Amino acid sequence: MGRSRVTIRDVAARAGVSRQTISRVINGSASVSSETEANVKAAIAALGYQPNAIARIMARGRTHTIACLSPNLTDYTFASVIEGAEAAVRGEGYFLMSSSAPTPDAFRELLNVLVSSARTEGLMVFNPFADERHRFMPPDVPTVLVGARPRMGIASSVAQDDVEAGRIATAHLLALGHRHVATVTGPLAEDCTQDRLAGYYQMLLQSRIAYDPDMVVQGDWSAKSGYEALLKLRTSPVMPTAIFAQNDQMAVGILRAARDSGLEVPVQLSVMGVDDIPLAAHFEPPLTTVRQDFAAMGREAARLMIRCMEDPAAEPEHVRLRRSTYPAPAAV
Amino acid sequence: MGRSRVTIRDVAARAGVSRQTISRVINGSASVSSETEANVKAAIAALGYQPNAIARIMARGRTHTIACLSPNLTDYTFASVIEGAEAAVRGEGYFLMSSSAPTPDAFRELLNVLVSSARTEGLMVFNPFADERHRFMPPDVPTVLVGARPRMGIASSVAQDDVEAGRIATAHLLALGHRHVATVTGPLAEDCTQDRLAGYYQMLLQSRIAYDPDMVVQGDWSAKSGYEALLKLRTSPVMPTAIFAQNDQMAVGILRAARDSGLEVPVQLSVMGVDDIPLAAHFEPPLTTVRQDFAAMGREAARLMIRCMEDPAAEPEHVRLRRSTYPAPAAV
DNA sequence: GTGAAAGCGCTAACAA
DNA sequence: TTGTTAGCGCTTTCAC
Repeated sequence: MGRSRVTIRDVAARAGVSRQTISRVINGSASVSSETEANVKAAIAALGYQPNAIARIMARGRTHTIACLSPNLTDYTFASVIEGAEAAVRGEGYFLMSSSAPTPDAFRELLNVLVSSARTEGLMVFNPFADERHRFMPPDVPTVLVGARPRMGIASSVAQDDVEAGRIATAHLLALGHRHVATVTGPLAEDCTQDRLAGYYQMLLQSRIAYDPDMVVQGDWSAKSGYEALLKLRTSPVMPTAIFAQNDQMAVGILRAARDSGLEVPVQLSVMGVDDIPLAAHFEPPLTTVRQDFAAMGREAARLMIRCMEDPAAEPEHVRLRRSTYPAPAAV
Repeated sequence: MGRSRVTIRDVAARAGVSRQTISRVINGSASVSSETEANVKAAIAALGYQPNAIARIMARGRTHTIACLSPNLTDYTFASVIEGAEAAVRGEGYFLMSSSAPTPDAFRELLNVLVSSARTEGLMVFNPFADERHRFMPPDVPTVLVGARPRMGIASSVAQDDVEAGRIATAHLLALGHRHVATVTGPLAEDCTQDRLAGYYQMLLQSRIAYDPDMVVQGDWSAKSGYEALLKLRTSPVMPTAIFAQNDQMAVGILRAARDSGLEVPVQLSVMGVDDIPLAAHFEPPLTTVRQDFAAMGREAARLMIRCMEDPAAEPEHVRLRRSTYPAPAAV
């Protein structure tokens, strides 16, 4: 394919018209006679001409490419959002370049390579407040924050309704009759954690259950941290009879710790997760969880992104997805 | 950032030299006097100049971008390979555009949009033989097949040593004393399935165990298919005492089906998986599995890709990763 | 409805 | 060591 590709010149020569006319045809401009158009299309087909995307970018000054920076690409929740966003932007003629930026430094480096070099014209940032990376966000590039509350003036944002997720999870446990409901949180710096925690508090308040600081243990989303959280909870003056784990991985760790300590779930302890990760139904006992629609979140991020790229003057928009569903549909 | 960016012209004007000299400095050409170089660098810093990547691509005729087409982006095994490849190509100054192509049609469409438009100069194809997509692969583009045996003359390929994985898994079960060892496979069209199956046969042969067609059940990698496979095995004349599931998801489905049918694992049935997915250790009972190093696979794919992009005359190279390890390192 | 000219921002090839 | 001249392949004025 390399250098010997068919160009617009070749097509023009073959069709006996100017390059402009070819350009008009491939761009669907109205002002081409149907005769010429047919001619040109024949020439295009005969030569197997494909417009060169880079040249078009160059001439138009728009790359139609979006940088998508996530702490990693393997976490199921991130990957699902990326997959949803990728398909959605592609449907609108855009492209997503997704990269893993595990640290703020990596993030900054990527910004340089992808954004400052004008290789991408938009930026999707996952979990901007999980660490210090938000400090490096360029002020003058269309940006969508994913999984964050609207904190930066200029960027749009999309997040699940995590308050609602927290409420649903807590309400479910309270409805089972539990009065001592603990929660294992994500890192407290993250908006997501704060919101799920808010939902938890709201439901406790509504049930007139006094707040007990021993019932809130900070984790880091990992199964290991869930495991350790249960061990810690076991040492508290009042052992909870139910735990709202703020994500499924920690819930799984809690289930395992419960098994290891001879606690029977759900007889002695109820556990509730959030996310509905794959195989959630296959744990023992099956994970009860609040489903989040990550693909929808990706699609929404795509929409916001395209909106602010196509209309830079548009006000930032902030979306909360109100779609947490419980119970998560059963899987075998 | 839009149209008002600083260009090489501005820097040239400010430094009082030609654009060419600026180009030489930013490309690290030797033939620039250290005095001019310092001057230019000062001008670059003063103006905050960043070379425009698209213009460089245009002038050099190389996009340095690789299209990575996978059936999806969420499957842990794919995502891990992508993550490894993405970081590796980036380290070499390349970029990965990863897209999900669930069907051959989607695959073909993506080829058009990404490859024929000269937007990308290399192609990584995951599981090319899982369906008919390999028929659409362009013959004249540097290509690396991921998770496939070398079947296309022109492309390089990288795969795990799946024969070895099959041997390890089967050997483990045989070493436990089992004589009736079944296997639940992936789709038979996939090389990976065939290879793991070959490893299985080899070990049976070595143990002088007669081949029993009832002991081979085809699945589709999903937990559901594992579940159903066990139900099917239960109806066979001889019930196996051990099952080699060709991936962890199916193994999890088997574990669940065993629980549901009152079979005690591992007392009445041993189960072995492959992949070492996250949380493998958290199933009940914990999953015994053969670890695969997917990140390494991604890095290797990156190396092969870059090699054949930088030297189109190079012979295709075919890599088998010999790193299946058992037991998989324990996780909490 | 069509074509000519100019240029996107950079680099390659040649001169000086 | 440096500058000049031509592009890369396309789109975008603006004529005609």
